[in-house]
Amino acid sequence: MQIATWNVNSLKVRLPQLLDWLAQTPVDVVCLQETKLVDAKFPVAQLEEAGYAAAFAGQPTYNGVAILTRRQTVGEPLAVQVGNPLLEDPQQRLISATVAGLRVICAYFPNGQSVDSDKYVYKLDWIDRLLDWLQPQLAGGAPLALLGDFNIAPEERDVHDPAAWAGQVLFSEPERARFRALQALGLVDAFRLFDQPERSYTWWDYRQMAFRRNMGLRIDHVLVSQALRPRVTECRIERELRRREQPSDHAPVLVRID
DNA sequence: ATGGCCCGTAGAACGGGA
Repeated sequence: MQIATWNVNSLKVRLPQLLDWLAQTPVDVVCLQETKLVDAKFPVAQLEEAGYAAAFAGQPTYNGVAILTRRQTVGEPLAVQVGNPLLEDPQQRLISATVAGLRVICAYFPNGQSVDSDKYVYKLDWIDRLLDWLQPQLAGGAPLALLGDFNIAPEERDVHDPAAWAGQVLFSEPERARFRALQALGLVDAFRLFDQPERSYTWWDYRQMAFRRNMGLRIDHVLVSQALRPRVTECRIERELRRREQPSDHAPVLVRID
């Protein structure tokens, strides 16, 4: 089974690329962030035509998350839950479902804007409530995966210029401490289970020819529970999609689970 | 050069992203 996460930066704009990608890479589960679509405009029919069922939670203009499942291999998303019951949040950033016996959590962490912003305070609080919500789920030892746009680069090697990013939002110590707190719950960074190329990133600014110069950050992640860890056989970043015409600024991350 | 680009909502610029 293959599971992917991708911040599409508008599903309306990226739908043709998504369908094209799924046609050549038929992953079984896809977590999407920043769909930027109200539910009435979610492309249910086009995805069905491509063989995928969908659970989604959107709002106008901002945020929006979804979990797609390939009907033929894993059926449809079960026990769908939107949001975190421990946090009242009008922003649609979290959706969970059970797929093929695996609990899949799709998350779009707040960006935070800058470390002196109210949005940064919201970001840290949002993650703290996520930790509170995940802790008992992981204590049970169930197979679980947390995938999405974390908006955190956990280590220096995940940042193209660590000196320039030191103390900045996405790489500040309080954010990185929270990433470590997720790991302390027993979640494992699937990407680092394997040898990876140096300077591996998942996001590149649209400006400054950042992708061409590989000036990026690794902020999109797949975290797996201890129960799932032995079944993970591959994790890779799908850079090809960032190279296309009119790309999202994020590339997908994929894991293979046997 | 303390911005550069892209998206949605506008119906012109602006907020937000990261």
